[in-house]
Amino acid sequence: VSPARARTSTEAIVAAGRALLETGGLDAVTMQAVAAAVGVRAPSLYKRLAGRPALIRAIADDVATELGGATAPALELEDPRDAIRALADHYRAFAHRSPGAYQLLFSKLLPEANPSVEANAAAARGLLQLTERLVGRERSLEAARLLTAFAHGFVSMELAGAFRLGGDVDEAYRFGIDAIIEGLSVSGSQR
Amino acid sequence: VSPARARTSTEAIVAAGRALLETGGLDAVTMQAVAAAVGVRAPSLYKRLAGRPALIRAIADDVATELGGATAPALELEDPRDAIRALADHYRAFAHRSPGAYQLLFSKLLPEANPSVEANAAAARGLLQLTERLVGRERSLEAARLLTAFAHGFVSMELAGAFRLGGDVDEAYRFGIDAIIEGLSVSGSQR
DNA sequence: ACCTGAACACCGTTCAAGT
DNA sequence: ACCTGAACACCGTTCAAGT
Repeated sequence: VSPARARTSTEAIVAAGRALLETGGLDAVTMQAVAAAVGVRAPSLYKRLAGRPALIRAIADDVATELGGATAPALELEDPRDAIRALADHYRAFAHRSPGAYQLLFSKLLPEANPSVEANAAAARGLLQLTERLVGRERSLEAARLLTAFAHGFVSMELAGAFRLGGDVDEAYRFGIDAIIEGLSVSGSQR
Repeated sequence: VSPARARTSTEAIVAAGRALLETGGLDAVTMQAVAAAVGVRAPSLYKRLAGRPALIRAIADDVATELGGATAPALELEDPRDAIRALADHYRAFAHRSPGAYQLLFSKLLPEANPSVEANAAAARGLLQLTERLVGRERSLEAARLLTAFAHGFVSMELAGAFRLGGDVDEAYRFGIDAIIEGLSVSGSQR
């Protein structure tokens, strides 16, 4: 007999899921829609993924890896202030490029330890080295949390359409990053 | 004949929805579960709400109003720095008290103009008055966006379990707010 | 005037049957 | 070894029929 040959792949499934996520939101990434997008029937997806939660998780991991890659180059800059500014810009640019993917990253996923913790830890390590040069080791973790909280909060509110009072949003972001760097420099020089 | 008398109310429905949201997340607030919680069958809910999206929206408005009430008192403090610190603390405390409700506020809801824009605008106005006293009118909007982005970002990452590197999270929040106030004061004195 | 069961179109998931 | 249709339990929503 001739056993059925694979007609799709995990990569194709994840890519199709991400495409649906961007066009129609998380609700649109149904097993049936993803299956149709890769030219197969829904039950066949279960050969490669445990179910819809596993698919969402796989998409999130894919996104996390890409975000890490998009921000990593900024860590190489000499001046920590420049590096932080570049990091913030690339971070926000990624969110604009893939808003659905970005929002997925911070949706309350299963609280299990996800593989993307690895990528996150790597990115966090890079940022921590930057903040350490800015405020010293003792305050570097708090400083990194301040920066990430601002960047994530700003981008997330922006994507949710929360900035409805006019004004230049690009400038507000830049202003925020600069004010934080300023505030951190003062904290750093205080000790 | 005896026409059927109302066996529930919109308020009860919204309250039941919020309770389900906190216990089981947004997925748990199904029309059937909410109906069961108020002692009725799912189709009866359509007498008071247009459908599930309208129910979610009603819950979100309820949450927004409550959040506004919880933070408003802080705006009365004399010193703008104290007021900002108190505002930030009450904001975060609300998110800890009602994590499901808080996360709903920033879920991508329908982008329609929602009634909570009113409440938001009121809260924004109060914060803008504070930041104006700190950095002047020209930069007050940017400063307000910096503060809200940080507070939301911090709380949202916290609720998502994103702070996995140890350290004192309460202290990191306080550190962030203080550093921002510091940075804003420098910006303010520069002009 | 409100409530209900029945029905419809969808969903995720399982599984026996095909190749 | 992978794919499929059929089936199951669940959704949200509609609507005619009850009181």
